[in-house]
Amino acid sequence: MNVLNLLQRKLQDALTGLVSDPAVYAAMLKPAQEARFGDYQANCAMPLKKELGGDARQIAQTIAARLQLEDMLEPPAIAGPGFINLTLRSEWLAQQVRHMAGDDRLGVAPVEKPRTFVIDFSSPNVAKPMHVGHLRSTIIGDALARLLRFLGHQVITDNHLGDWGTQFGMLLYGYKHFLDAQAFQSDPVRELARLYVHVRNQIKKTAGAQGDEEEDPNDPIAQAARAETAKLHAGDAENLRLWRAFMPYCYEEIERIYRRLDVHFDHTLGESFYQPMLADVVRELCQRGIAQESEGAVVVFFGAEESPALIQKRDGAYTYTTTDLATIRYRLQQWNPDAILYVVDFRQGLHFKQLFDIVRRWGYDKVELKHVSFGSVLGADRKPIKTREGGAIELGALLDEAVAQAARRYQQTRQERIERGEEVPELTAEELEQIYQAVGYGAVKYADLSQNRESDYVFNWDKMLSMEGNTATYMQYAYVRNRGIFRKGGIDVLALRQPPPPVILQTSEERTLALQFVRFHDALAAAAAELKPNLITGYLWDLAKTYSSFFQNCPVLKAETVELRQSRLLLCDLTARVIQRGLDLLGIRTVERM
RNA sequence: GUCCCCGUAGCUCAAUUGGAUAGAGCGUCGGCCUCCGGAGCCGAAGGUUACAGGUUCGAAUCCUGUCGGGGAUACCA
Repeated sequence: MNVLNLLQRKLQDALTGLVSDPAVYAAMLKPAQEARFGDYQANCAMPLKKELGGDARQIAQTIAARLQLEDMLEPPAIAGPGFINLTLRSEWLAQQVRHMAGDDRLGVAPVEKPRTFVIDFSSPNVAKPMHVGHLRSTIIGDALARLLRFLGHQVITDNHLGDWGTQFGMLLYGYKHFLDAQAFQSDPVRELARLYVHVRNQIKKTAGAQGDEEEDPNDPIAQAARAETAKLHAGDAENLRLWRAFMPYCYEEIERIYRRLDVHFDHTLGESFYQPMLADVVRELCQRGIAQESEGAVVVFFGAEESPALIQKRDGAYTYTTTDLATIRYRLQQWNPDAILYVVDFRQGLHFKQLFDIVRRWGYDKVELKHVSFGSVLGADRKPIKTREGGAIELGALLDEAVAQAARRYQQTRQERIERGEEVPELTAEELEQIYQAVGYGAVKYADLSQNRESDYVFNWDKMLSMEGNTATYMQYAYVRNRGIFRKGGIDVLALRQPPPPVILQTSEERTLALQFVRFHDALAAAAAELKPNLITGYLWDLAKTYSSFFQNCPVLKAETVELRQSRLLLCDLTARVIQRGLDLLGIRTVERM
């Protein structure tokens, strides 16, 4: 039940025959900002003054009178300059809650017209260990995949690994000149990471004097590294052999992280996979007159002002633009998606703008291409954390710390409960590990997902591991306490759900909770439309707070009547299920105890 | 130089895309454990939404300018 949609359709019906473009004005119906303004508000009367003339409040009256209230709505109220405030009838709300309780999907029907999405996310350079900078793409992309799938879309996830670019040239150069054989023997991944950083630093030292520090392209090491890349791309036997030797280690390292994060890909087709197709892409773009030779390279121009995009460098090596073009063609041929989403750092905005432009000129104009951009992770100094500066925190270490922190917190709480005289069950080592991981990884994911992806954010170790306030832990804890009620009361939840008991909405807490339930679908729809997981966390936070308030004021097991107790148990159960489902869509697990 | 993004409470962030008195968390201060788990609840203080104009019924949001920060910009990805 998508309540917002339903109301907008009602409003549109009321506007039809009254105004020229009912759909536009119907869309101006929103959830009310404050409870005293009702549940939803229609804001279309004021702007309609232009078309209809006269007083906005009068227009609001006219529209309100045309609304089919049926059994859904109380009589509308006109307020302020001409807001139409709508309140759902509590009986209707109660019915909806019962319906949700009897539905595995919690009232969220699959979309009528499923689309096929390819989601390109995470995509780390595998030549170096993953760090906090990779977290956003990985976690946001995974959450979007889960969300779109749940809504009924077909989703294909593809990890477009950076396994063929310049960084491998640096690695090859580093391997040949600076290798610590013993270190490579004992920890190949770490040694490869060291070589990468080392080579980059070598280049930086000789960097030019023109203002900002940049890697000097004429630096001999930079040239040598580029030459290694070019040799690799040209099929040089030695470089290919080394590349093949490196890959399993690189792969193993990132897989370890993905397993911990519970992130899985349908496909992992890295840049190297497309390497055989690149020459053909360049040839085709040249033939069609889209690309041309310039200064020894092959480029695509966009206009007099804008810099061109290189698709083949002077030394013959291809660029990531070329690879991305081949990738798009492959994906279209293979999967015929309606949309391809790129969950990538905002700094690549120009790249994607140019890339999409080329794709259109190439003739692929049906597929929707979208750069789902996100802001930088900043250091405490508000400057982007950059790997080269060595300031980045490795993802593995971050996750270790998160789990350790969760364990500390669990033990501390457990001790407090014992001192309080509560009965605390003995959990097995395995159960404890499950709790530590759910809480620890949940904290890290939630800290990232709860922020609007478009804004930068300051990386803060404590905040990311925090388990108070608007965090995954708060949500998991609300769930645990909720389940505690059922344990304590010896309630069979499955029996409670079918058929669901009548729902009684007497107190304001109960009604607010019910209203929050029926907004679940709205929240998911909004999150999917904007591709913003923080709209889900925001919803869950409101739900959990509403539930806490309900929990505080409305006794459940000790409710005055059997009917009220059954009704409140159902509200509890539904809260738990919505929280669990909501967290699941974010890739965060719930536990029964913590 | 050109283009893009950003500037909101002490700190970190929201604000349903132009709606009503700009909201949360953390931190600070004050309450709540004979009551379904205190990782909690209730309350208080804290704001000229960087600044100056403009657009209209209405602006944190749109337009112009200024200041400040970040990013991109032909051979990194």
